[in-house]
Amino acid sequence: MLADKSNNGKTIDRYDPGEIEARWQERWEETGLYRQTIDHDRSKHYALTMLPYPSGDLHIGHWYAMTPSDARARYMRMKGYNVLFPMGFDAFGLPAENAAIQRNVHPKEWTYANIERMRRQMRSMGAMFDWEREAISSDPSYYRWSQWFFNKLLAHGLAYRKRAAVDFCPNCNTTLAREQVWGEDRHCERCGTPVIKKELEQWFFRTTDYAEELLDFEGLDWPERVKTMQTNWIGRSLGAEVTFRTEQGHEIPVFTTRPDTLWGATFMVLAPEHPLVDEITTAGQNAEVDAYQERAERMSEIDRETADREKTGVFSGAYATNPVNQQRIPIWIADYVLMTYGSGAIMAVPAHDERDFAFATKYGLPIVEVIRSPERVAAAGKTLEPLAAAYTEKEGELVNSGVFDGTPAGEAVAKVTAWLEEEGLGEGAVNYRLRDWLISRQRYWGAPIPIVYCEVHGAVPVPDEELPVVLPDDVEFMPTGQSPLLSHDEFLHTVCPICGRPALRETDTMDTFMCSSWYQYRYLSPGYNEGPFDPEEGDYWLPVDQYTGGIEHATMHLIYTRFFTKAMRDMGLVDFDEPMLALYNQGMVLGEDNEKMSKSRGNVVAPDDLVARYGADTVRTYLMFFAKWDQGGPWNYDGIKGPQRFLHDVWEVALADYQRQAVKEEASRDLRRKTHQTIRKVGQDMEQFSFNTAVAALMELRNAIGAAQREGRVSQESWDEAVASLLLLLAPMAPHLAEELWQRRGNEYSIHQQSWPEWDESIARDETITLVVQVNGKVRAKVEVPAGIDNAEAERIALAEENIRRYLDGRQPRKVIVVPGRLVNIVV
RNA sequence: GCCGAAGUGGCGGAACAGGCAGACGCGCACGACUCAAAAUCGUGUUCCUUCGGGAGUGUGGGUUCGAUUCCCACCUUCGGCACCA
Repeated sequence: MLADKSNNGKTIDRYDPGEIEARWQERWEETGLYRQTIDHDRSKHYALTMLPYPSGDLHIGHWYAMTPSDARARYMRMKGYNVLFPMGFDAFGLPAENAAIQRNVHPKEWTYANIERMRRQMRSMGAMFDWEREAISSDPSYYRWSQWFFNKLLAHGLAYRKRAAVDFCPNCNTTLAREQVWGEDRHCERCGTPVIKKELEQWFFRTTDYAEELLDFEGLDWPERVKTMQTNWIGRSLGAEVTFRTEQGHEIPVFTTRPDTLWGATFMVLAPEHPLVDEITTAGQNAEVDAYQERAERMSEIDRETADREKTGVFSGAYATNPVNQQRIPIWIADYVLMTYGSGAIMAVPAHDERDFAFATKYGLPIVEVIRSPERVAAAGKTLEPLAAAYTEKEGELVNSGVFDGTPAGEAVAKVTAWLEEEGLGEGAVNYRLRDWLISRQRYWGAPIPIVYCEVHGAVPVPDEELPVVLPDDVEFMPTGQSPLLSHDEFLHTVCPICGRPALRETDTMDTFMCSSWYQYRYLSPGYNEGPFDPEEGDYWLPVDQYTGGIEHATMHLIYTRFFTKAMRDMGLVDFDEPMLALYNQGMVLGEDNEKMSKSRGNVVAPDDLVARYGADTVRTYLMFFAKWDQGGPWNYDGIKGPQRFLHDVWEVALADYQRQAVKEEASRDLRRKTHQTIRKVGQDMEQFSFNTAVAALMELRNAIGAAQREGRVSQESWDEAVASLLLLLAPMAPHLAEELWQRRGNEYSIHQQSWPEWDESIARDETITLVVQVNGKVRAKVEVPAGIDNAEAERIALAEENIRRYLDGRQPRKVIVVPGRLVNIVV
C-alpha cells in the first residue's frame, strides 16, 4: 500500500482501488457474504436483472444494466429485506454456431469459455450475485426442464404442430417467431437480413390463448411504455364476424370492425393462400389466378424493401351474396389481404376504407356510400359531389342501408351487430394481431425439441423420465449453415416410445427465448432434480419483485415470460398470475460521439480498461451519476473525473484525523441537518431509481463535510455521524471503498450487513427558509426568515423590505399572495 | 400514416404536487502550491448590460398573482407499429 500523503500531520494511505477491490471480493466470497438463503423471519425481495448471452466480453452495456441493479438490491438488503439477486447465462444461440463454422471451435467449447471469461469480468463489478444459484441454459440439467415444459405445454394443449407459411431468415437459416421479425423491411432481429416466407411444418405455443389476459396489467408496476407496446403488439380489435356465401354455397366468414358499413360491401377479397381460392375460381379465370398465386408466393421471397405498395389482384370469376342486402358481389384475390389475420378474407367497403377504395378505383369496382357526413347530409338536396376518397365518419348517419337508413353513425355499430345476431347472419367478435409463438429453430445449438416421429403414432413426446434428450457433441458443421443434427444418425434414429418401432427424432431445437422464459424459476434451485424448481424455494421467493433490463425485450421476452407464467399457473405449477411485479428499464450508454457503440465506429468503451484505470467503484458511481438511469446517454471520459474525485475525497475525509478548533453549536447543527437531509434524499432516490440525484446528494454531503473540516467548528459526534452516514449511503454504489473505509474506521465487518441509516425529521428540518418576495411575479428580494412564521408575519416582512418599498414606490398592493414556507407575491 | 417519449447554460444533467430555473458534475477563468507542468486546493462561471436592470427552459398562442411544469396549435429528434379489415 502506498503512503505518500499527509493529512492533518498524519500519514495515511493513498486510495488504491485495484488493491482494495481484489481484496474485498476475495473476502466476500470466503465469508459467503452474498449467499442468499430462505429466512422466514425477514421479508423477501427477489431482484432480477436480465441474464446475458455469453457473447465473449462484457460490454459497458452489461455494466450499465447490472451495477445499478446491484446497487438497488444492496439498498433493499440494507433496508432489511432478505434479497435474492442471482445471475446466469442464456447460453444457447446462434453466435456459438457461427463461431463453430467460421473458426472451427465447437459451440459448446466457445460458449463455456466465454462464460468463464464473463463470469470473471462480472466478479470485477463487485456485485452481490449469489453464484451458487447460477443457472446456465445450455447445461443438460437446465434444458432437461425446458424440454419438460415443452411436454407439459403439449399435454395441456398449449403446444401444437402446424404447416404454415412462416418467417425464415436466409442468413441464420432458421424460422423466426413473429416477434423476432422487425421493421418495415421485415428483417431478422438478430442479423438484420430481410426474412422470407417458407411453407413449413413447425411447432407453436398457443400464446393467443392468453391474448386477452396479457392485456391486463392490473397490479403491475411496469413502465407505461412497455405496457403500451405490448398492448399494441397484442392488437385487440372489436367487431363482428359475418358469414358471406358464394353462389356455389361455400361459406366465407369475414371479420370486420365496421359491421355498420355492411351495405357498402361491393366486393370480397381473399388472400392468395386462402383455401377456397382453388375451389371457387372459374375455369376462365384459372390461369390468371394461378399466375397471381405463384407471383404472390414469389413476392414474399424477393426483397420486401423494393416491393412497392400499389395494390394488385385478380378476379376469381366467382360471386358471393352480401347477406344484408342480397346483392351479388364479385370475389377477388389480392395480397393486401393477409391469410394470417382474421379469416384471410374480407368484405370490401371502398367508400369507407382507404385500401378498399384504392383497389376499387384501380379495378373499376362499384363504390357505394353508406355513411353520410353531416355536411353531405346537409347538402343532400343538391347534387352530391362524387366521393373523392374513402372516408370513415364518426358523425353523420347511415344511407343506402335499408332499414338502418338515418341511424346516427355513433350508434350504428352496436345496432347493426345486435341485428346481425338476431337474424343469425353474424355475431360480435374480437380479433388479435398477436400470433402464436413459433418455437422451432432449424439450428444445432439449442435445446432439442423432445419429440419422436413414429409412422404409426405420429409425433410422440419423449417421456419425462427419459429427459433430457441430450444434444450430441460429435457433430460436423456444414458451411451451408444446415443443422448438423440432420446428418447425425445416432441422434436421428431412435424408437417410438409407444410401440418401439424405428422412429425419427425431431431435429429442430427450441427458440432460445423458450429457455429464458422460465430462468427466474431455475435460479431458485439450479441443481434441483425433481422439477424445474424446488417448491420450498418457490413458496418463499416467488414471484420476482423487481425486474430490470432493456426495453428491447418489450414485445419478445417480456411477453413470452408472462405467457409462460400464466400457462404454469393453469398447469398448477405456481399460484400467481404474473412473473415480475415491478419492471424498470435502463437506457443505453452511447459512445462519446453520442452514437450507438459499435466496433466499426470505433467508439466502444471497454469496461475492463475502465476498471484497470479507475477501479470498479468509480465506474459504477459514474454510470449511476451521468444520467437518469432510464434515459442513458453518451459516455464521457472527462465526466468520469467527477466521481473519481468524489471517491478520492471520501477516502481522504473518512480517514482524516478531524481536528476541532473552536466548536460552535450552530456549525454542528448545520452539519447534522445536512446529514439527515441526505439520508432522507438518498433513500427516496434509491426507491425511485434516481441514482443520479442520489450520487449528487452524496457529493453535496461530501462538500459539507469538507467545509466542516476546513473550519474545524463542528463537534466530534456530528463529524462522526456525517462520515459514517456518508459511507453507509455510499455502500450500495461503491461497495469496496465503503467496506474498506468502514473497516479502517474501526467498525465490524461488513458494512453491507448494516442497516440503512434512519433520518430524524426534527434534525433534518430547516430552521430558516429563504422567503422569496416577488412584485408582479418577478423576484425582487430574498429574506432569511424563521421556518415556522405565519402568513401575516411573512407579508409584513416582505412589505418592509427596502427593495420592495422601492419597487412599490408608494403604490398600494392590490393583492398579496403568500405561499407558506416559500414566497410572497405582491400584485400592484 | 398511427402510437409513445423527449427538446433546459459551452457539455452531461437537476427542479416534490403550478412557486428562487440551472442542484450535482464536467469544462473554462482567476488565485494558491510548484523552477515549471500535472495533480491537488480555493473562488467564480446562463446570456446581454450604460451595473439601474433586461432577457431566458424548441416555436407561437392561452389559463394564472405566478408556467420548464397545465391547455391548444406547430417544429425537431428518438423509439415502437405499419395493407391487421
